[in-house]
Amino acid sequence: MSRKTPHPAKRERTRQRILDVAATAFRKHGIDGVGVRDIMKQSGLTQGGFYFHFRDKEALFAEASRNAVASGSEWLYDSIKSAPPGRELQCFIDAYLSPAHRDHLESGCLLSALGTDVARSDEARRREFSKLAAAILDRISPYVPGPDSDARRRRAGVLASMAGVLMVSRVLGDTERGRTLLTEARHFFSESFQNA
Amino acid sequence: MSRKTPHPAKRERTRQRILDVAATAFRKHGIDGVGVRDIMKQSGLTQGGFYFHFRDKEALFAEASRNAVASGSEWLYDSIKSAPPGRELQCFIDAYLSPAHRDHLESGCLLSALGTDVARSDEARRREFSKLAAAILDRISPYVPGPDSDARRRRAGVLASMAGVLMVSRVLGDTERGRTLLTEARHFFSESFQNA
Amino acid sequence: MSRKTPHPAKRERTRQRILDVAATAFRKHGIDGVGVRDIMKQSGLTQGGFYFHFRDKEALFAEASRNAVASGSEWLYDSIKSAPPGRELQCFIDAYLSPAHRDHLESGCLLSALGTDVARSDEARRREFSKLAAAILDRISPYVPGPDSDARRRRAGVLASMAGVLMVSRVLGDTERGRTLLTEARHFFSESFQNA
Amino acid sequence: MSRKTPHPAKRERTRQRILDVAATAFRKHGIDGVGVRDIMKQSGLTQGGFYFHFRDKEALFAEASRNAVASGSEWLYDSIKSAPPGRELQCFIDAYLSPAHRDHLESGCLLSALGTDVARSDEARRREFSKLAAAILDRISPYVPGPDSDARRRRAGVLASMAGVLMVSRVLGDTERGRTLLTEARHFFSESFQNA
DNA sequence: ACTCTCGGGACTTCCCGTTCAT
DNA sequence: ATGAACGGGAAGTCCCGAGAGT
Repeated sequence: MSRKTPHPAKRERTRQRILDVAATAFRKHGIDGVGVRDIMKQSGLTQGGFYFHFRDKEALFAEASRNAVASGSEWLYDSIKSAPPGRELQCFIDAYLSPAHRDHLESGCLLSALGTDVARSDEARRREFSKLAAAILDRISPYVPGPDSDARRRRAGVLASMAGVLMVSRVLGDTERGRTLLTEARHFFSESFQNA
Repeated sequence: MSRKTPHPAKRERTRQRILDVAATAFRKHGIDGVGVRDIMKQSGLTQGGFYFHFRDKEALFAEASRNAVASGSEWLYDSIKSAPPGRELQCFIDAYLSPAHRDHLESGCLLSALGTDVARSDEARRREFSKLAAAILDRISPYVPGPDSDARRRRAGVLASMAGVLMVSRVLGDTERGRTLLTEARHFFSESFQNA
Repeated sequence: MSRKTPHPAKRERTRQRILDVAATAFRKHGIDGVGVRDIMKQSGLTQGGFYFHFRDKEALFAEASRNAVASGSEWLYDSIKSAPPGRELQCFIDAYLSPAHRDHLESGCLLSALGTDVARSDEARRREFSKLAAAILDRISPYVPGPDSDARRRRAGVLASMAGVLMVSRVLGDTERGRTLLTEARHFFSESFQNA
Repeated sequence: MSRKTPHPAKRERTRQRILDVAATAFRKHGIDGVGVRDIMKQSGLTQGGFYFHFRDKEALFAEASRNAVASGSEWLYDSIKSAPPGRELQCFIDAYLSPAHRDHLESGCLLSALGTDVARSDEARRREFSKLAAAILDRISPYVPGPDSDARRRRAGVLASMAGVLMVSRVLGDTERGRTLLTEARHFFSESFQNA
């Protein structure tokens, strides 16, 4: 019985490795842009073992996305923790709309990396992903100023907007217009909240 | 030299048909989500004749996108023309962030339909697409209020933001949260410009 | 049931299915008259999986032909088995030159269905096909009367002749002249062997 | 050089040239094995002018076949003319089943070159071709011995048989078995008529 | 009579997701 | 956990028949 699975912990570690690789790869190349083979190879395994860990590619995507929101992209949320009290949101905005985030979509916000892909997916995937969007919001929600009722309404729009800006800035790349877009947007969103 | 175009009309008509079908299909299923075969079949042709009209799939995408910006999505820009003077931008915003636009990505804004796909594409495709983004901006640019220098800086951010909101609203679908996102965003952006 | 080797059996079954469909299709429409696509579709598969089973179309033709000679066209050779002793050859002749064989080239003798196609093919294909012709001869050889040395010489000529008659009778179709050709030929060949 | 005089004779000559090339090419490569382009190029013309002379490829095939029977393959029928009286049929048989005929299907009997191709064609083509078979028979008919009623019945079978033998001998090529087939068949058919 | 246009269709290569036997 | 098996499907190249314009 226990011969077959000598170390459940090891399996868990392997699983986690796959998840991390997948989260990165999906963001970098899109859901259909990576194959199970690539992900497994990058995880130091071969494709045959994949189905031992996950039911299918869709399940991997769901888990990897969940994982990326829960424990990944820490650098992004660290900007909140290391911010001076009262300026958490501004710091988050600055981090979100930073050139670093633009240039590293593979470790960044899922919305800005996979938004349109998910948008045209079937309902099941969209519903899964919706939960993640909510989870992301929960992380920044406490810092949105103003009455709670207002905050709740606005926070979603801000995140979506910033995801859009980031997405476009990636299209434009590190050009004059791309840089301008980013800096202007930083000011725009910061001001929006200063007023509120 | 005089150009010999024996059948300009027929070829052009066929080409246009393919282009229209492609623009729709790309937005609906993503660039890698449609095959040349499907597009041709929907155009009433077979895949064999494709390479007579376009060098390859990439060329088709480039042209179809160009075409979609230049002459497609008219319903979106009509919102500007039919708006009362001085309220063009508000009307555009309302149209852009309408449930109709959310539900019909196949005839809507390219940015909101293919943004993240293009964002991770190679530089060539991104540069092509950048030009289109600029072209889209040119269409709404005249209506952004405030000093020209400001307008120029802001218009890009607004469009990108709205694309992000629309993208997310498509993920959320026609749910309570999805609808709220859209209505809140409409107010948010309208107010932004009223103030300016 | 092949419980022991479920997997190899599956491949073999698929392969056999393709082979059967191909043998039929090649005879019916000619080697260049059928596409890999059609054959696969008729086999309940798609064209993509073809190259897993066969190197290319030429290989399929070679195998399908071999298969058709070895195990196909049983109805033709059954005429020998069910014949009264001593009259095997006559029965075979009657079956070969029957209206049924004329009307069903897709399950009949390869020589009469693809002879001229192969005749103008490159040497490789002709040599392959020659072996099949020899295999066909081996099946009727024991029943050709007279001294062995004579039999060996004649059997080939008879088969070739009958293939020619059948081929022409297919051109003529079920017309008066076509029917006469067949009946006359039956008598002609039967008598030839009665004398010998 | 000839001025652009619409000389009907020239057109006729061109037409004849195409016809001859086509008859050769069809026999050599099969009906679907040659393209209009090849035929025209070999005729010293380009593909565009083809439809000035013939309605379509099918019409060309019909005419070229007709032409080949009427005026082509003269070397075959010359064997009759140059034969000693009373031995016309034997000489024809020897010519028909000669290695030369085996090696030059492009100028030989249509039946032996295109038989199976036509056999699977649609009824229209088969009916056209049937007339040609009759025309061929008319050329050797006078020399078939015995009462007319018998002759009429037998001549068709002999020609068809010989076509089959020749076809198979082309598959076998210039090998031992191929040569034997031919010589044996020559004797077989000669004897058949000696008896009659 | 020629060149070019136009669309059809075949073959092959490549890659993907999944399953199976070991 | 591996690696092969298996089938699906896309992209692209090549060639064909037919027709239009000059």
